Amino acid sequence: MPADMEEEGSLASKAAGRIRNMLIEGYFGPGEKLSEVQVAGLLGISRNTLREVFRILASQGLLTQVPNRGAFVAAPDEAAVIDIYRTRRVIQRGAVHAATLGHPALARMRALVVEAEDMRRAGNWQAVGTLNMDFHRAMVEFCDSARLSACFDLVMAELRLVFGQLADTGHLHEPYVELNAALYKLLLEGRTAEALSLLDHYLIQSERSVLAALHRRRAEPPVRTEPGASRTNRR
Amino acid sequence: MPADMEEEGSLASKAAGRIRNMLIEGYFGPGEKLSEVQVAGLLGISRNTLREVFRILASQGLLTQVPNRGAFVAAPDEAAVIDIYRTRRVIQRGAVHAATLGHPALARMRALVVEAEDMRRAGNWQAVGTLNMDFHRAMVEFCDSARLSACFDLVMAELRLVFGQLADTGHLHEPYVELNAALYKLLLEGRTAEALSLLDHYLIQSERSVLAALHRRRAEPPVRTEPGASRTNRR
DNA sequence: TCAATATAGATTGTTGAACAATATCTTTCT
DNA sequence: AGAAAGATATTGTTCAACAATCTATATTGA
Repeated sequence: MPADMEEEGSLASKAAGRIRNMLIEGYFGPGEKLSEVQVAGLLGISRNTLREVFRILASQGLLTQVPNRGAFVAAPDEAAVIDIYRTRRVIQRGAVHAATLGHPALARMRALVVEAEDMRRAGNWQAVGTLNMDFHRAMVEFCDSARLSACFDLVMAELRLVFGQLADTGHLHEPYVELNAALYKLLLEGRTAEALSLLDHYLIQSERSVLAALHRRRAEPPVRTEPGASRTNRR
Repeated sequence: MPADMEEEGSLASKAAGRIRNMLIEGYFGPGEKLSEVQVAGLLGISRNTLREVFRILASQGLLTQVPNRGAFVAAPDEAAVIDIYRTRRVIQRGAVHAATLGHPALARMRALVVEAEDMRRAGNWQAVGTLNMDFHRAMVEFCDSARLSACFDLVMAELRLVFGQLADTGHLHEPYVELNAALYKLLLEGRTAEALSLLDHYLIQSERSVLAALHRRRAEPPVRTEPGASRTNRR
């Protein structure tokens, strides 16, 4: 559990990274408004610099900017999740089709499967979730396209945002360790059709559980203005 | 040919739109450095606001930001074009698979085909190019995913950037009017397999011609520093 | 002459303060 | 209570300044 954090790049880049982590970890509530002065103070950067950061995060879909109203934490709803999984289906089916035996992504996937199994044994669900994401990210690399991978990363970041906003981020990924292992094996053996079928199975099941968890969340938050919550205090 | 330009949103958004157009129209050279003070003066906005704009355009892939060196016009090379077409293949194949008869995208495609034929007759290649893009963009809407469409838009914007940087932006799209028409007809008739095959044909041919044109460009520019050209003067 | 180095100049990175425009909250009036 | 009016806070944008970094020029040494 190294908290790493490599010091590099402009202050804005670093700040963007920090906020991104906070978002993913659910530090802010879904739809919460991010006040410029508050967050600037929190990160110890100027308001101008923070605005650049907001622009970055907004174009990554993690923040929603409303003119004259400010920046709000993205609050993916049911429709968003469905949209995300539609995107995943297209991209990952493409990945399965592009899969070849010699591709380095295969080795990566294998390593990730093994590690995920370890983490599951250790009960480290946090890590299992991350490894699951990495597994699928590695899979997309079969396509050998930086842009497609970037697009996938974007969508997955949004999905992580959803996870961060859920209460029981725990064993949400647990069932997929085996599925991933099976998927890997099928790809290794070049059984494309079966891999496709299993992928579909995975996506459907995963989508369902996320939607269900989302519904469970919907019940909690009591008051909220419109695109975002108003609750100001937080520390 | 209305030059439209709707006045809306923040100054930064408008400015981003303006620069984006300039980039696509080839106003700036590939790899050219965009000086903050210069461009800020050109657009009549402050340097701080411009920085936000740069961050937006950079995350859209139209600009490349190098720390402490500034922002440069993206200069997609051969590898980038190949990457772009790989992305297109995955997404657009997905679109063909998702195509259904009742989908509104079909009507859009039909309208665009007709209009493109008109423009071709009129010799308006500029419009033919735009309509060709729109046709394929409409096609992606079969997937019914805003995120996937956004991803596609990003890639297509980069492709337009390449076109803008080419000398003979003319009849580059001319051959595809008929291809698109045929593709539309196949989709209309629900002949998925054939549509897929034709799509592949289109993508291969288009990719080839773009790469060829890129090579032709490569011959011209004489000097250049590293990630971008250095030629400062421009008006 | 050529290359390494020092020096001066320009550009980016970042900040703080200021003000207009807009939104949000509070009070008042009917 | 609901609407209108005013007060307050927040965003949008600019400006001026300065540190950090890069770039080009001049200088020096072999």
